[in-house]
Amino acid sequence: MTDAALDTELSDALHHRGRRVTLPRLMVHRYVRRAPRHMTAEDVRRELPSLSFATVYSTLELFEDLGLVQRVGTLEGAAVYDSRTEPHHHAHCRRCGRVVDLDAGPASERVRQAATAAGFVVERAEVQVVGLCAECAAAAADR
Amino acid sequence: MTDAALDTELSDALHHRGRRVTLPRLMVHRYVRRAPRHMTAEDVRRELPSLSFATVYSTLELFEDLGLVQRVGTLEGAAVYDSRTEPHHHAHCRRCGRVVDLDAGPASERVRQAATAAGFVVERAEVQVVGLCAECAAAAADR
DNA sequence: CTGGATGCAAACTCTTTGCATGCAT
DNA sequence: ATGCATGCAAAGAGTTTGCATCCAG
Repeated sequence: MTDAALDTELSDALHHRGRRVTLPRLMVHRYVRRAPRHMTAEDVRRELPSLSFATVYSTLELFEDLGLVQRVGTLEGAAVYDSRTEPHHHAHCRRCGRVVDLDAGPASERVRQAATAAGFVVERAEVQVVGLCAECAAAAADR
Repeated sequence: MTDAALDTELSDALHHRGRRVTLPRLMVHRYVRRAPRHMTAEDVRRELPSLSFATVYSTLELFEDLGLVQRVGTLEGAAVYDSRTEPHHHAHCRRCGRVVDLDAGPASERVRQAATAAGFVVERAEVQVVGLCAECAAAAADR
């Protein structure tokens, strides 16, 4: 997809919400939509060093509201943002914080219902696998 | 369960791993096993002010290795520890960080398998619901 | 023009670490 | 006796905030 096409998509989404179209937002959007899917605020900053962290964080938060990225909960280290928007699952390494995508059927509908019953406005329901990645498991076995 | 019985359980687990039995560990253990299930390091410290944060964190990490608590990934704010050890699910409020338990069937076995295929040593697989809690949803609607 | 967006730097929160002391084994 | 565990305080990582400036609408 061309920059222009991406820019148009973002502009439309921003206008629709009454937010302004700015160069930093367009730049972050191009990166987010094309980057390897998992990224931290620091990854964005590294790629776009002209932006301040303040702008990076506020832009990612805005994009989260627009549904362009998900902030993936983190067990360790920096928050991971995911620009893959279809439902999918994640495995988290408890030691190093690595996050890996997993594909499989949708998460239990019953859990969704239970959350709704608890008063939650559910935005997504995914399986979170927690454990040790291959590397960290090997390191742990050494001890 | 009496303090003595809890203490014995912890002592056994520690001896089995060749770790020392200390008063701070016994105190944290009593709290963790009896407290409302979700707690932060600060909750533990508030209850046991004689302990340093260093000790609280290292004890919770030890207990995580012993399988006595799970560190629940957080979308916002401080890490939440959960002393409920049977498999269950969580709803996370993306705004305020609140974590709520959800009961429902087990998470998809296929996801577990996918994680194993990706090299992970799986310790648990739960559904993570992300959204806004009733309060935060109401607050968001105001704007 | 006007208020939302940005950059900068400082502040803040949560967690970890270094080091000297203490205590379980 | 030995070295793991602790407390203290300082450092560290990640994120947020205050404020002056800038620029999109």
